[in-house]
Amino acid sequence: MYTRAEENYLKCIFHLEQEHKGAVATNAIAQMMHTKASSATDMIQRLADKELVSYRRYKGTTLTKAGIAVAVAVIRKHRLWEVFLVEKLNFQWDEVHEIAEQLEHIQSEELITRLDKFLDHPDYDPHGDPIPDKHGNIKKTEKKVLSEMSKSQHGILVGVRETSGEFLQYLDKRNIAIGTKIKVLGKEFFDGSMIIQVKREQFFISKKIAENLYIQV
Amino acid sequence: MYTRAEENYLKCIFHLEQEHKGAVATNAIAQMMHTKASSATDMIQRLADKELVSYRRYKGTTLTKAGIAVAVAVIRKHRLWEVFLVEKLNFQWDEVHEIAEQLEHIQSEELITRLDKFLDHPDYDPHGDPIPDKHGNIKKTEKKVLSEMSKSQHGILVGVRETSGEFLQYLDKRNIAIGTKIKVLGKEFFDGSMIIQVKREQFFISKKIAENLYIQV
DNA sequence: AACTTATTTTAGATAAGACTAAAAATAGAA
DNA sequence: TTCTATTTTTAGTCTTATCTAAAATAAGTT
Repeated sequence: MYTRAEENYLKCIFHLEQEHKGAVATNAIAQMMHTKASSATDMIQRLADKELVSYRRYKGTTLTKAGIAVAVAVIRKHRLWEVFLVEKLNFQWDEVHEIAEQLEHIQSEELITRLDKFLDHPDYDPHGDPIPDKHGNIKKTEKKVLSEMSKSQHGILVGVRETSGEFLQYLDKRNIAIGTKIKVLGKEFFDGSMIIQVKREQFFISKKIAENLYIQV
Repeated sequence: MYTRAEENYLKCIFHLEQEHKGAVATNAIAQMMHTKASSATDMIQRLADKELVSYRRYKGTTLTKAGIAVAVAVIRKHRLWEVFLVEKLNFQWDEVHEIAEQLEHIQSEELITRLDKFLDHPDYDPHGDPIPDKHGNIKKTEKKVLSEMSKSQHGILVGVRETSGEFLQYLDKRNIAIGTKIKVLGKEFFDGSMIIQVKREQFFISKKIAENLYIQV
């Protein structure tokens, strides 16, 4: 099996590859892993030796089939544990990420099979992210970033990009949760800020917030 | 916090100290940790620097108050997770040890508090071992090793010493579980073997088996 | 094309945790 | 008490994952 660090790097590269499409820069990996570029290079080279990534010096990194399989398996575990923490142990959705970061590395096929069954085969985690099935297939939902929607469009919140406590608590304070209906009342082209309608209330939100909310139109 | 390795050594020293009372030999630790005496010495010295054990060269090791606290916290987590695996995920009692060995190192007070509540504050794990409370207090049960009982005495099985799959499956095959009533029908002084009554059936068991069953008379 | 700047890689160090081989201390036997 | 066997410790090496500082490469500008 793979070490904790290897799994974390693979997961990180997977997420970066999803966002930007194409090879991932060493600096981007280092930044997301809260480490130095030299450390990232080191690990990338070890992963390349194990054929989990393909890598050419100075040209960036992409996951191989094998690398994707490992990353997706870790993501599956992470999201299932998040469901467990929220549904069964009554954690808030902003409290679960750190704990799931640890639980995702527990090694046991059988455990995850049983956990999945215990949770009644959930499709999405508490942040709206799809849970890969045991073969590594991920349902892709056609969702839009709120910041790309235009005036008078509406939809429901199906996911968040950021999972930091601060951001999720910001949403809680405004009664915004997965499933909440959101309508764009106005959009400022200068700074990308918006006025949105949530239930009976209207909010001003910055571009940064809007970029972290996924809407199904 | 402490590393996985440190926690495992502390737990190991705790168990050895319980069994033999008094300072624990380096070799005993190495053997239980499936490592070499030199590695054990190394770790013991690091633990001593952190004042988790008291240690005098060639004289053996004992846990300090701080060391006991860490060990007991890990044991609490291990046993709670075992209950979860058996009660909620329907694992057999012989399948849970390995997984609990991993889960016991997850760092989160809140998680354990909530898990304990979710499981309805269990007092014993699936093998009959008491679960320490959050202050580290362990209920001590007055139990006897079956091999020390004499003819015609009886009692109920409240725990097992061994937790290996082979041993637990041996018991399963004979319908012996925690709570089962057992009576000593005969005892051979030459080799310590016994004839016991379990429900309607009678079994021959070796001394080795008898030494691993805890009975409440 | 040449120069500057930013990114990436290499080289060399460190710490944790393990190992082997050799030295030191203890315990048991004669 | 002295010798031998066993246990324990030390010394030196290895691997993983990290770091800093320096070198190499790529990219952008004039």
